[in-house]
Order: sequence, then C-alpha cells, then structure tokens
Amino acid sequence: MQEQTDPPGEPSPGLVSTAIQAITQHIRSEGLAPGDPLPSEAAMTRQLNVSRTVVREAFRSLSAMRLIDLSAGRRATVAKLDTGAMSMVIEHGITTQQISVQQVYDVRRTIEMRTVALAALRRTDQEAAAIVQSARLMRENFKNPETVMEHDIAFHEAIAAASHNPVFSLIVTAFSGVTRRTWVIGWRTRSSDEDQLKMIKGHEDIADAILKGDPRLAAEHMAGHFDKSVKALIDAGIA
Amino acid sequence: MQEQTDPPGEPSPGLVSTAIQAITQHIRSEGLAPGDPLPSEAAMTRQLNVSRTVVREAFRSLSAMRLIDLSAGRRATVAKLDTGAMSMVIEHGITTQQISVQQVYDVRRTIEMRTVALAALRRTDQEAAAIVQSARLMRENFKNPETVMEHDIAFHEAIAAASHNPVFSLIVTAFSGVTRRTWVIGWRTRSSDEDQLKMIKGHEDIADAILKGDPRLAAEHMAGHFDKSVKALIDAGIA
DNA sequence: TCCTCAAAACCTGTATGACAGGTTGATATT
DNA sequence: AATATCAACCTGTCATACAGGTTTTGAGGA
Repeated sequence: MQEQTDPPGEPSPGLVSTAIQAITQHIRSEGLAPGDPLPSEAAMTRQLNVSRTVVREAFRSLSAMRLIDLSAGRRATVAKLDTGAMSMVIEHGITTQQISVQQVYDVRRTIEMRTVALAALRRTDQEAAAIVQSARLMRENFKNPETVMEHDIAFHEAIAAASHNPVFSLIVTAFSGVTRRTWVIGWRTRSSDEDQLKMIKGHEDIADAILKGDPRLAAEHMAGHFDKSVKALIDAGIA
Repeated sequence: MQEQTDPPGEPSPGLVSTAIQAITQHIRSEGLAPGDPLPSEAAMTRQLNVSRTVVREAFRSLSAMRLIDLSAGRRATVAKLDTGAMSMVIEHGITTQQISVQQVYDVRRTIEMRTVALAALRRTDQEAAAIVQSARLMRENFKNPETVMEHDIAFHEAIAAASHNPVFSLIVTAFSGVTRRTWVIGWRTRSSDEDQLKMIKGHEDIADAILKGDPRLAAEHMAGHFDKSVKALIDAGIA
C-alpha cells in the first residue's frame, strides 16, 4: 500500500503525529461535541493511507490525554473536559524533581484565592451546600486522616466548581494528585487534636464566607489557610 | 504467550493502561531525571508479558503527553517539563465549546497578576532584559500584527519564566495557543494607530515596573492590560 | 403491523511476524 | 592509536489473524 499522497512539503514528523493532527482537525472542522462519535479506525486508515497500527497509536494517544474516549466494540467518542493529562504532567514534574511541592502550593494559593472569591459571588445554593457539607464531613471524621483528606480535596474542588469557570476546576483538580501525596505530612505537623480541629475550623470559616456571599472574607480565610498549610510543609522539610 | 501473571485482583482497565502505569512507576521508582533512558520496548514486553503492540501504544501515549521523548533507533528518554499536553487539553475544551475564550482570559488574568508580581521581585537582569526587549519589538514591528502577536506572547511567557515557578510557566504557555487564535480579533477592535500604540504602551509600563522591581505597580498595569483586552474581546462579540 | 430475538456485520483489543532504517558499540584494518 | 566497517540492537511501519464487544438487520412469530 502507501500510494504516497503526501505532498513532499514537511520533513515528516512521523505518521502518528500526522494522524493525531488529522483526528483533532476532524473534531474541529466537523464541530463535534462531547459524546459525538469519531470515524472508525478502518475509515481513518483509508483516509490517511496508513496502516491501522499508526491510526491506533494516534487514537490511543488522544485517549491518554483524555481528549477522546475509547471502548471495545464501540467507536471512539469526543470526551468531556477531563483533568487526566494535566495531572500526569504535574505528577511527572514532581517525580522528576522539575517542580517542587511548594511551587505547586504557590500556584494553588494564587488560583484558589480567586476561585473562592468567585464562588462567594456565583455559587448556587446547591453548590454552597456541597461546600459546607465537605467541611462538616471533615470535622465528623477528624479521627480518620484518610477520610479528612478526601473531604478536604472535595472541598477545594467544590469551590472551584462553584466558580463556574471550568478552567479553574481543571487546574485545581489536576493538583489533587499532588495533594494526596503530601497532605498527610501537613496533617502530622498538627500534632494535637486542637491544632487539627483549628485547621478544620479554617475550612468552615471559608465555607461560611461563601455561604454569606462575602468574597473578600472568603479570600482572606483562604489565604490564611494556605499560609498555614505551606508553613506546615516547610516545617516538615518539604522544599 | 500470555502466561497470565496477573493476579485476578482488578477488573483490568486494559493492558495498555497497565503498561503506562508500569512505565511511570519505573520512572518514579528508579528516580529517573530528564534525559535518562527507559527500558527498550523488548525489555518492557518481557517484563510485562504482553505483546509489543501494547507496550508501543503505552510509550506512544506517554510521548503524546510529552512525558517521554521518542526517536527512531534510540531508546525512549524521560522528557523535560513540557506544555504540550496541557495545550491540547485547553484547545480541546475551546474547540468543543466546553470552555470559552473569556474564561481562559479570566484564568490568565488571575495567574499573570501573580507572575508579574513575582517577576518584579525575582527577575534576573537577563530576564528583565528579555521582557523589555519583547515590549520593544512589539513597538518596532507594530505595522505587522503577526509579529506583534508573537512578541506579545513571548512577553507574557518571559514574565512567567521570570517568576521562577515552572508551574506558572507551564500554565501560561499552555494558553498561548488560545491567544494565537484570538489575538488578532482584539487587535482589530483597536482600529486606530493610536489605540494600538496605547496597547503597546501598556506592555512597556509592565516591563518598566518589573525593571524597577515594583510588584504592586506591575500588577496594577497587568490588571489594566487584561481589563482592556477582555473588553476588546467582548466588544468583538467573543463570549 | 409490530415486536422479539438471533445472526450478521462491524468495531476495537491484543498477538505475531516481518522488514526498513536509525544508532551504537565492537572489531578489524591501517 | 586512529579510523573504517560491520554486527547487534532499537524504533517505525505494515500486514494479518483472531477474540470478544456492539450495533444493525431481518426473519419469524404474535
């Protein structure tokens, strides 16, 4: 096969990259929305005049970035916005020591000062309830660090969701993986029950401010929360 | 082959995902740094007891996210932090209308208010020079929109770099693709030379503040810059 | 006519083998 | 000892095969 339809223009960055571009281009030009089906591998194979191997690797790559969803027997579909790829990139940066946990926290602080303010202004009653609920569950389970952590993460993600800007949600959620790996360290530096409950109180203050719709107060509490968290990490020797 | 070494624990999310995890796990457990080589496909094939097909698709996926670098004949290597995957995610969100340009600008504003302040505090002389240089090139080429845009983008990326937090750089750079697609729209709403030069002046003000090491002033100018940019986009009907 | 259900057609997941061409290191020649 | 050449290894791509899923279709029965 290979009847070379390629115009001898580019220095060919590999057939797979070309296929990836062709697929994303297809999504764009057809104006596909999440859930819409893509051409089958066989169709792509014919259209691009390459082997199924190449097309498959392209589909698989897009699936790894969560731009499309694959499932056996079914055609690939356009995916909803997902944080998968971003999380991987951040985690990669951390494990290869190209970025530090503290740097991530600085970015989180910057972003969440904003999400919390937006949440105070834009939250629906349901979103406010979810945020308050997460804070309450932190207190109720405060003897079980694992559970507290999960509600802590859910708390921050709920605030991001209430900002009504999915890009914020995307970024905040991408950082959750890092949080899962470092959270317990910060928790341990709060050795007494009193310290731990104080930290939970911080979350409740944030939730209250959002409930009251006071963006300035919410941002203030959030800043305090991050300052204490970062201090805890530094005390624990996380640079 | 397939001597099923798999313990019947998980519901098997597919061999490729497993392979991807094995590779990232390898990077983590071996403490690999950017540039370090990974096992060959053949080695991975033996270790995981799967076909080369599966291993290849895993490598290819990681390469698509720019976590590893592939090149013919050579073994795969751990990649430096790269914005490739994030850009793809953002672009996907835009083209599938899951996020709006304005939402991206709101995030950019939030982040760049911080990067510009950090840049004012932390920039090296060389970094300051690069920032000033970009602003100057905007003015010198102001008759050529394409060129102005590229220097504009370089300007913001240089500021992010001067923040000395690679996570900020990552995010700002990921947004550059969106900027490339919308920049000219904002430019056109500034119909007169005077308006266009005023916008360039805004960049010079930011550069000056960074040069002077005044974070508050720098942030103020950055806020003004974004407010005008967003207004221009809204005037042009970009919701 | 309409419903049910089973077979056919289509699709993806994985395995295998083959070969071209790039890269690297060892060997042999000078 | 420097260099040239070749062998071994590696990735890129292709072709084929088959095992399961999924959707479509159409035949037969209500």
